[in-house]
Formats: sequence, C-alpha cells, structure tokens
Amino acid sequence: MADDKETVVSATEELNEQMQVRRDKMAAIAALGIEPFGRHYEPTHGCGDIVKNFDILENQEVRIAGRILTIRGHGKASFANLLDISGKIQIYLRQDVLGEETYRHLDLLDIGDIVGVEGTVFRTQRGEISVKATKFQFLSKALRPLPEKWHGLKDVETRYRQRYLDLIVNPDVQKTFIIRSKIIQSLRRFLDSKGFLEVETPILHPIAGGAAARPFSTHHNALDMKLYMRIAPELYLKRLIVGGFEKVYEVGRNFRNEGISIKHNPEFTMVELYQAFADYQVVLNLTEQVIATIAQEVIGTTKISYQGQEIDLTPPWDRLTMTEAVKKYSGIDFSAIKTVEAAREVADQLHIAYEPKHGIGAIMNLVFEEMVEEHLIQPTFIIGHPTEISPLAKRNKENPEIADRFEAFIFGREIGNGFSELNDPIDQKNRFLNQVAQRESGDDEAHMMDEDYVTALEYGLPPTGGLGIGIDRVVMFLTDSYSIRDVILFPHMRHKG
RNA sequence: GACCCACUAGCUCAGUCGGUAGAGCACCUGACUUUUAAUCAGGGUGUCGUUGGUUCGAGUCCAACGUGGGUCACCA
Repeated sequence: MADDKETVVSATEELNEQMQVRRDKMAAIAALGIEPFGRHYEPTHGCGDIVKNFDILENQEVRIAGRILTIRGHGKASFANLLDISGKIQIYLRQDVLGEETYRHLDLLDIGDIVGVEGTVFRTQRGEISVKATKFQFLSKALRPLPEKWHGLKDVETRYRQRYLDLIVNPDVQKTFIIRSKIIQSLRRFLDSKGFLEVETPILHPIAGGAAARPFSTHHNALDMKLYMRIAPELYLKRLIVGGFEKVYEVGRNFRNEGISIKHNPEFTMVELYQAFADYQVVLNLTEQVIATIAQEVIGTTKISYQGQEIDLTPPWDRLTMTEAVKKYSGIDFSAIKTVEAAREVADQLHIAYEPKHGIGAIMNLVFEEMVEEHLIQPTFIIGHPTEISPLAKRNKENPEIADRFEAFIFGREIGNGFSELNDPIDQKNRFLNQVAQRESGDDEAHMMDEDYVTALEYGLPPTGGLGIGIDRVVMFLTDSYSIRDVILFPHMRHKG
C-alpha cells in the first residue's frame, strides 16, 4: 500500500545526523565483511573484575566484551572505556600493535557500540588499570547515541519508559535492582530455612478475593469466561493449608485497579505466607525477624536511613493496639464509644468523612488512617483491628468486635498485614454475605462470595497464622528510594502521546 | 478525578520586556602514540510537546489537549 511506502520514507527522514552517521558506519563495517551485529564471543574476564584483581592479572592476556562508554583519540593511539556487568575498564589501542588497517576501523566505532577486546592487562603512566588491545572486534553497532556521559539521563519519563538507557548510564539504578534481587533471594532463603514450601497459585481468578480492592478483569475466550487478575493469593494459599501443607508461601505479583502514586503501582509484588497451628502473634514475630534478617544480609545493618530519617529495624518493634494508637494521637478513646452515633459525632468533630455503611470500627480505622499512620515512623505493629474491616481474620476471644490482626508500619507506610486466619466456616460465610451486601449497595471493593473457599473451610482449616508483606515497599526502604517506580523496572505508564 | 509544576538540539540545560534559536557534552572535518569530563582549530545539527488564539511579530502572553512529575482525593 501507498501508506506503507510513506511510512518507510518518513521513518527514514526522521533520522537525525547522529543516527544517519551511525547507519553509514554500520554499512561501512558490513562492507569490510564484518557483521555489524555479531553472534558469539567468549570473554575470559569481567571488566571490573580485572580492575579488582589487577595484582594477579598484570601482564596477563585477557578477552573482554562490553559497551563503549567513552573514546579518547590521540592520533595513532586511542583510549576507550568499556562497561560490562562487573564494571568498567579502560582499553588502550595503538596503531603499531593493532596494525594500520584494524586501527582505521576505530573510525567506525561509536560510543554505545558493543565490542570485544583481547589484550594485555597493564597500568598506564597515570596509574589507570587498562587492557592494551592486541585484537578488537565489533559485536553490536549502536544506531542511536547514548545519553550524555557526565550528567547522565535525568528525564524521569525517559528513565522509566526506556529503562535500559537508565541502567546503562545511571550506575545506582543497576545497584537498586541488584539489591531488589538479593532481598527476594534472602527472603526465600529465610522462609526455606524455616521449613516453608514455596508454591504458585493462580493469577487468573474466577473470583477476586483476599483483599479489599478493585480488580482488573479479563476474559478467557475458549471458556467464554470472565476472569480477574488476582488482588491477593490469600484464599488459594489457605486452601493449601486445608490440604495439609503446614507452611506455605508465595512471592508474586498482585494487581489492583487503583490510582498510581509514589507508593502504588497497579502491579506490585507481595509475599504471603501461612503457618498452620500458629496465630497472629507467631507471624508478627516472624515479620520483624524476616525484615531484620533481610536488612542484615543484604545491606549489612538493621539501622537504615530513609529519606534522611534514621530508622531502626532491629527487633523487637513497638507494639500498640489500634485503640491505644488512636487514643495517643487523637485523644479519642474508642473503647468508651458504644454506638455508631457517638462514633460519627467524634468523626464530625475531627472533620473526618465517613459513609453510612461505616460502623464504629470502620470509623475508628478512618481516624487511625487520618491521625495516626503518619506518626508511625519507627517500625510499629498496630494490633487489634476492628473485625468490621477484617473479613478474613479471626475474632479476638475476649472482644469479638476486634480481630486477632496486626499491621506493620514503617515511615508511616503499611508494609505488612497479618492475622489469625478465620477458620470458622459459619462465621466466614456470614462475613462474606455481609461483604456481598456492601457490594450490592455500591462498594465495588467489598469481597465477592467465594462458596468454594467456604466449602474448603468446612473440611477444616487448622488454626493458622497468615502474613503478607509488600516487597516493593521493603525494597524502597532498603534502597532509600523515594518512589515505588524506582524499585520497579518497568513501572506502569500511559500510552505515549 | 482536582490543583500545581515541567516539556527548547541525541543528552544536560540557558533563553531578559514579545523582536533573526543559545551553551556544554555528543556529533562532523582536521591535528595529536599513556589519555581519562583528554586537548587544540573549525562546523549548529532544532516541528521550542500539539492545536488554536491575541499580536505587525510568540520559545516567551492566553486557551484547550497530550505526556511526565508532585500534592490531594481514592487505595493495600
């Protein structure tokens, strides 16, 4: 079609000078009988490893490969810096070593190209550990220029949309994602060592349950069936406890169809774990242990600095009931409030908005969110949430209006949530019915009825403690990242306009 | 969803009161055999996010839209 032709032509016209020059060089490389986009190369050493191990490697022959970051030509000799995953090293290229013809190929070399170099490890007069190249070959031509070497890439939009550029030119970014990987490794090591079994449960759910959130919905064509992206793995993991696994965990992605902020990405990573015969106290202790262990293993300390604030992750963390916390920071004693009318009056005085569906417990939770959360800078467990807002948690034995539940807060942000699991199928069914009623009255974050889950409970769920920890937020704290987007490789973005 | 801020060369950024579009790096041409933000000489490569409006004249003022960031709202 004519349209296609025009597309090709206009695409060609869009090449700026630098892109055209690089394409010309690519063609010149091909004209020499060299593939501009190579196939295979076996480095013997990492660039950064050579620098680290110079004592052993001095005067040794090495073969390295990486991306050209800088080139400094000096006539019949040139210097370049080569980057691979292990770090950077300088390469020194001399016409009299490489030969005139090969040396001329350097004219076709650009910053950003990926090349292989063989040569001898040595130290220059200025003390820079370098490789004196005896051979040099093109591995992949870069057809676009890299961002600037000194200021790097700062444009936030480009950094997120083209994360590969961010990773190439901003070394701290790579560091953050290496730490992220180590955090998850450390988490798995910890749980494995405690006898937990790692499992995988569905991400496509016929019923989205386990949390109060709006799901993404999708459709299975062959089955002509509506499906949801999971908002939490909770109900499946507890089915596994019914099935006889006594300690399970899953590290995985949850999807929630909600707003985006520095603390929220539509897909985010959580670990959820369940331990049979345990209660919320057991998993509460586990929470502070696992976070402290990860911090110690990955960054070498449990005393961290986040956004200029010193935070001590060393157990034990503070423990405070929600009622106590609300009293401490708002002056309101909800244990003395016995009617919804009284609770509403308090909320009105504090100018906190509530809805008709909110009972005493939900209103206390609103006060908590509004007046308490921001003060919980040092790691703090808030214990004893209203049962009203905890439809999957077991009631407290002494006070059925509160649940055996906790949330862990750091820097005013919730990083974990755990409870004694509701294992009474009759109570669970009634709570679901309650949620369904709320749903029908317009709350699209209320739970859907999950009959099969209730059936599973009817076969017997042992007393169980369950815990969920937001991994992204943990990574944020341990890498001192301001935004969740800085700990997610490809954060969600709109279509480019 | 509301409000605020940003968008200028490949990258990082200037751009005065509305009067011919600028710098550094990168790039191009040349010199240079231990440099390292190499240096030296020469060269500006642009749909000023988009579309309208005001004006003799708009990168600059106004409006709408787009994208990003932030605050709030919403929310594990």
